Amino acid sequence: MSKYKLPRPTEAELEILQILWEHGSGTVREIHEILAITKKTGYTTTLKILQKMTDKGLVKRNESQRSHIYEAAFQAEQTQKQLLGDLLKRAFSGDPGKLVLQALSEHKTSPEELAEIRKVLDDLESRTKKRGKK
Amino acid sequence: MSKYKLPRPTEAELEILQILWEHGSGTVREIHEILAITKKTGYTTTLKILQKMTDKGLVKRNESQRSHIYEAAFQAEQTQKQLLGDLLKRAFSGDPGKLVLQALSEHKTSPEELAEIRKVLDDLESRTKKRGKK
DNA sequence: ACAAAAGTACGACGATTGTCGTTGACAAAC
DNA sequence: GTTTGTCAACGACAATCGTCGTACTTTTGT
Repeated sequence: MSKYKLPRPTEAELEILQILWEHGSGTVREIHEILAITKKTGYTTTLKILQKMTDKGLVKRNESQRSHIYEAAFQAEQTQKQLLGDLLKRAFSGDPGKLVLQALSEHKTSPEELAEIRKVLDDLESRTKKRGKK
Repeated sequence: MSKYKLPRPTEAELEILQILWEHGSGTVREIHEILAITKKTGYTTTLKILQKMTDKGLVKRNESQRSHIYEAAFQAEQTQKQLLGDLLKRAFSGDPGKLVLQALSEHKTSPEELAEIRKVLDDLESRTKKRGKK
């Protein structure tokens, strides 16, 4: 019963999704006003994109009020995973190590996250090696 | 800096770039035949995209022969860095740790690369512990 | 009660993308 | 030396995207 293919959000759609992931849900007006902070765009443009996203199944719309309330249909992690896999395949020849190395060396990461990454790394290495470290 | 904007390759353009990165350079015919293995497409389509890429500055064209020879204008790493930064900003709220964690947990990475990642991690962590950034 | 504001729906538009077909120049084969 | 094949160039096409204006309906304010 799992859904078919989750659709690929476009640039503008992704901007809206990020707002929804952060704020939970909102009306077109609310979403638009957040969007308008960083991007000069008309209200109807935001509306139209939201409508398109509804058709595509990217967002869910509650029409019980006159001002419809939108929320993301997929969790951030799900979409991120999809897009990451996409980029991996399309630009990194499917080599995740290269991607990770570039991400780490090119973008500042907080110590907390570095520690967490190390934890995952420990887990992965102990699993594949089953021996002490070198 | 002489950093003009490097143009964003589209989907089809990126496929061609990957071929060029792997094979170094080639004529439209050669590129097309590799491309046609995984994607049914016409010769003139490949040609047209290559021409567009030349205009955009994504590839360089040697016209000394009748069959022009194309090569990538930018190294793979440069383009990857650009696209990775893009995805980071557009889908991960600019949080590289999240991206790395997802990449590691969702995609199998070779032990050699895991070791290399650990090296980078060691370097990053020791740096933040001893002296702050400059 | 009526006008203003807010909201959705719809259509149009220019730009971009990927797709081909056709044309004309040139080279190769016969 | 014709004919056949190869190649770059160009134009046309449908689809998609982001943009917005307009129309119509429902609230809200006075």
